[in-house]
Amino acid sequence: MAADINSVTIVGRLTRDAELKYTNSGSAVTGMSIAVNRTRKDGDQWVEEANFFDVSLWGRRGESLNQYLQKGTRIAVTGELRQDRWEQDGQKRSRVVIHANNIQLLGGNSPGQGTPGQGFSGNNQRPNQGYQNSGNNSYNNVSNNKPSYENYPSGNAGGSGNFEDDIPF
Amino acid sequence: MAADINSVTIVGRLTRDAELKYTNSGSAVTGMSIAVNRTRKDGDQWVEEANFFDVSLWGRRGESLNQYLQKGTRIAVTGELRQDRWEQDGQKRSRVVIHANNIQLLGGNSPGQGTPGQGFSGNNQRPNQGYQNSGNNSYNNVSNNKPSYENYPSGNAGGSGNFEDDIPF
Amino acid sequence: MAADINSVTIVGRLTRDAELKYTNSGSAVTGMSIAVNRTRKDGDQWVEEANFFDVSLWGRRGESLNQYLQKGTRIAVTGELRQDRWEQDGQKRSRVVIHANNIQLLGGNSPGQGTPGQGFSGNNQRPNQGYQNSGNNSYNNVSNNKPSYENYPSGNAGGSGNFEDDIPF
Amino acid sequence: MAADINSVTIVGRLTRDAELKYTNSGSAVTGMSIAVNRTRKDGDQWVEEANFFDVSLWGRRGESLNQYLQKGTRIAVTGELRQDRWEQDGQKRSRVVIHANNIQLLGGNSPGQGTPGQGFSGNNQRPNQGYQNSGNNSYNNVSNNKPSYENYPSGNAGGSGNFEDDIPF
DNA sequence: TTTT
DNA sequence: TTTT
Repeated sequence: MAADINSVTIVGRLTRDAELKYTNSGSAVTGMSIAVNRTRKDGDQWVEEANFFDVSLWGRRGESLNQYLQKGTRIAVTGELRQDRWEQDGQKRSRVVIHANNIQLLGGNSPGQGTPGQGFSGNNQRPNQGYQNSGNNSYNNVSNNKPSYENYPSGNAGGSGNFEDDIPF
Repeated sequence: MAADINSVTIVGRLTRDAELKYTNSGSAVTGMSIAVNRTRKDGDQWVEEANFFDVSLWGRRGESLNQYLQKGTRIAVTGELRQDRWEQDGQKRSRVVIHANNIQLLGGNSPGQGTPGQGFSGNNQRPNQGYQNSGNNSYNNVSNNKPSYENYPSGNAGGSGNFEDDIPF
Repeated sequence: MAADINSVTIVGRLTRDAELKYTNSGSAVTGMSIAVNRTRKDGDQWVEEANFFDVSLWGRRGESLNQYLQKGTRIAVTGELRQDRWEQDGQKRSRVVIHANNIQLLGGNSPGQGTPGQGFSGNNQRPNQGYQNSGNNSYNNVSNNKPSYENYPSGNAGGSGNFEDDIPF
Repeated sequence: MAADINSVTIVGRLTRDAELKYTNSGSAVTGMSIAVNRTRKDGDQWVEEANFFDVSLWGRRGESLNQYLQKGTRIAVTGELRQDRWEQDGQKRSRVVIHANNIQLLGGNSPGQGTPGQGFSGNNQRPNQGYQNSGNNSYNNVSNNKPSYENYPSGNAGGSGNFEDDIPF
């Protein structure tokens, strides 16, 4: 019956550059992998343990943030837990993904503490080879090629944008 | 560097009875599977979609709540995201688990809205056959047999309890 | 420097019926007061302590839910913390409010566990006298009278609705 | 009936240095004020708006973190909402406080991104005049003077510490 | 593998 | 000012 409460907030660092892709229907989806540290007692000593989670951010906000979402960047994420389901070799598979509603840049390699858009001109020179595509990518029909907008009448994929996606970072 | 913020809160219903087990070191761990519904637009119609997550609750609180955590019970869970890692046939595997700090009973098949311990005398007559043990159980060294406490000098597994676990429900 | 992460999730019961009002600009705002219980040790005994918070839900979702949001209803709320600021007798005053993004009905006096719209025909017979208007109401220009929509060209107040507000409950 | 779910997570910057005090019973309580920014559309322009909240952190963790919790420091806080109640001139008053379970240092003026305890030797030279004491301080029986521990047999105030408070930052 |  |  109806929508259940589902809320997640984590802080962590990206384990690699974010990947911006587009579904067949033209939606932008930015995929990330985040390392969230926790400390636990091992005997009488504190040890650090990393947990790795997948994050996806849909829509224009990911298009804007993508250039800052580089390996090592510290971010805070709020969103909800989702289960991604797909078939592989006739086998049903699933993974838990954090579906982000909002991402905040917190520094690290990112401009979170400086002035965004300043002094980062070199960031995207480094080609994004897309080698992260290997592995358990579960998005259907996702490509790295930005669609020409003419093909998407509704224009929501990368067009003039709606309220949420225009939030400055 | 140190512990990152990691906070999850969800509401949902148990897809089966909770399973209370004990690790070799005598810690109680209560495992659950929860269905969290969301609604999404499919064309111009609202459809409901269930997402399934694993929840684990450690310590005495699980021992107390276990009897109410039955299939269909609606609960609210707060905790943190964890990554469970283990090896299977020489393969590294992992799954995301919600490590619960607190669970609130919200009704459904549970006594959440009545008086706990009242009118539920028949609940545990039904033998817990433990058939849910099959499948991807990733706890190491976990058994269904409650250890005799004499074997566990520290006595934390089921003993007189510490602060957190004595919270009434 | 941009938007900070700000996320709240609570469960509690309404201390009185929700109040649906409209700002001068025609926005619907549903005000609630929620009691959130916690348990604490007093000596060797558990005692229950209630904490009271203000919740506001903007837009059409409040218009839909209003009829179910009655005194005693248990709800779960996700949203963000906000500071409401106003002047009273030349004095600056403020209060913390939970700005709800989503509210889930969880039962109690509400139809949360039944089928909404069924068997609750008598609920709204009881006139809503609006006596709760006294006290520290801090919304500016808020009235209990639903505006005639002709006056509000943008039509967002109660018109055809946008995505978020159409979510079923 | 029992404890309700109550969970808050925010990111923001301290508006002044944290204040570490001790209750009559010897408990350490660290008080903070945090500015949480949000962005909103004003016409067609994004404007930034700060919201200010009170945070309190009890126990040894506050004693450890206090030296880093300076004006301007960016932190992430998880905890629960609480209502602080007291009497002033025979008037009942209350305020909402975030009761922190955990605080993460995120940089800014703090050593959150460097090595704590390194290169910050000058930080506490600046005397903490305690002028922030004016205003709506609602803790009862709180003083700035660290008690001599001999007076507190249980030794929890600043003694050998329990599990939670020893977490490194 | 699934709840209402 | 308060809910169960």
